[in-house]
Amino acid sequence: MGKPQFQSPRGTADILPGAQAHWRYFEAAASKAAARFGYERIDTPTFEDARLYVRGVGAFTDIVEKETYTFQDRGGDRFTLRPEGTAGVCRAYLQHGMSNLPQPVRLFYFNNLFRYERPQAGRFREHHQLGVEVIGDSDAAIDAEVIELAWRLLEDLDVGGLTLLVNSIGDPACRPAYVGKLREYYSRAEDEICRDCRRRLERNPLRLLDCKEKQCQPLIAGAPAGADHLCGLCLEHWEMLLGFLEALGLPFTVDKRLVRGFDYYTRTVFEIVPPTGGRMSTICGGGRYDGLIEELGGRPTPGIGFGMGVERILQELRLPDAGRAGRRPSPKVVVVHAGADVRGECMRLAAGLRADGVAALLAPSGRSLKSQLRYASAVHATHAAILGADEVARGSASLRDMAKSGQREVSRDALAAALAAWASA
RNA sequence: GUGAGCGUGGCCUAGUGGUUAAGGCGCCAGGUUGUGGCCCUGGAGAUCGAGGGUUCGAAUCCCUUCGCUCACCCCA
Repeated sequence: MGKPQFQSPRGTADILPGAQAHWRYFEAAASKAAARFGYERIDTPTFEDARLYVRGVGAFTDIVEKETYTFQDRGGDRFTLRPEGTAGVCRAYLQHGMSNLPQPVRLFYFNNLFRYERPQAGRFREHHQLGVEVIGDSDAAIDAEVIELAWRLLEDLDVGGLTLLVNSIGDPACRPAYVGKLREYYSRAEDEICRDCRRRLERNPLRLLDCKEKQCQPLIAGAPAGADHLCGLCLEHWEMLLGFLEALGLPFTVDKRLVRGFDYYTRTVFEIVPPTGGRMSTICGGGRYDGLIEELGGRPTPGIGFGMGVERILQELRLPDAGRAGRRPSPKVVVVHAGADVRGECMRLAAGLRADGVAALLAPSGRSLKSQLRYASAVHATHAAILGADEVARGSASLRDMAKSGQREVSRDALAAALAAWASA
């Protein structure tokens, strides 16, 4: 055989039945936390007009520039598989006139995201995020709320040892001046920095602070910090946020070199990182994007949100024991046929059980009784319902309790009731 | 895009130049008459990722290629 002819595309993964419980556990916890904060779920399309992601000159990031899956459909239109969730939600906000709803609008979603990157630990070409967005309120209290939501969810999930990093990167009023200072600072030392940083100096100066090269570290340490060069309004916002975070008792750390990959972010940026791995394995990243809605053609509207990487969370999670004792599982019946001629009756029996809300499946046909029972225990059935000519004649079934190895003949009308009694015993 | 490591049946692994590639898990069957989980026996399943080369002879050495993994980069 060798390698199978087809494999899942590079950087993608199947979520197999055995992992589903973990995913659903996260989704349930996230949905509950979001609901507790008054957020409503939204789902947007997997692909969007390519132009949604390649806005405004100078606003190009690496991701939209070269990490995007873009294609032309048969009608000649260009679409992009969403590389992030915010733009689609903002598009929906505008398209459906959500500015006429009570503001702010609080939304959350589970998305699969696509980026053409080289796969690596914790990095995939298709990955999943919990996304949260609040649109229509610029108050720092909302920033605090969004950060709190992320943090409380992580608490609920009992992910230990996390660090919450926050920073402010200013807004169009103060950032240019700050970036100018940063450029000036760096240009004096241009020959001391790495090649990437020389490029960043030109195209994306804020990212200079994010460089991991050893040679750049001394320079970063002495670099002017954005949070120290905020304009009056940004400074006020920033100080209010810090006050709110303290009031909430969130253990935040100000990280003045924290920046964002997307350019529409303003003011608040934050990130939650696990104990090991540092920023490269960020579990949750977000920030304010007061310029985005306007960039998409709407009236100036503030927004803030975060993305939480499901794969990365799951890796950090100590998952609750699936086999915790105590609670009795709901009944699961395997219908076993003794003789090929009763298979039709077996089907009717299974159908009847399902109609009564009981999980029922047929044992593989054409196997010996022994083999069918072996199957029943292999799939963790709680019961086997055995049907042979005798039972059919009497309108009954032999109901076997797999755990107890005992069985008794039960009239077919009484089966569901017997199983219900077993479940509540 | 750059660099490194690895590729043996569904999964894990043995085998580092020499007869029909070995074992464990899993799967299927049987262990007498309509009965599971343990145990026993048997069976199916691999041209050793692919292609080429060296050699009398290669899963084992060399080259190429594909794939996977890790790191850089970037991010969730």
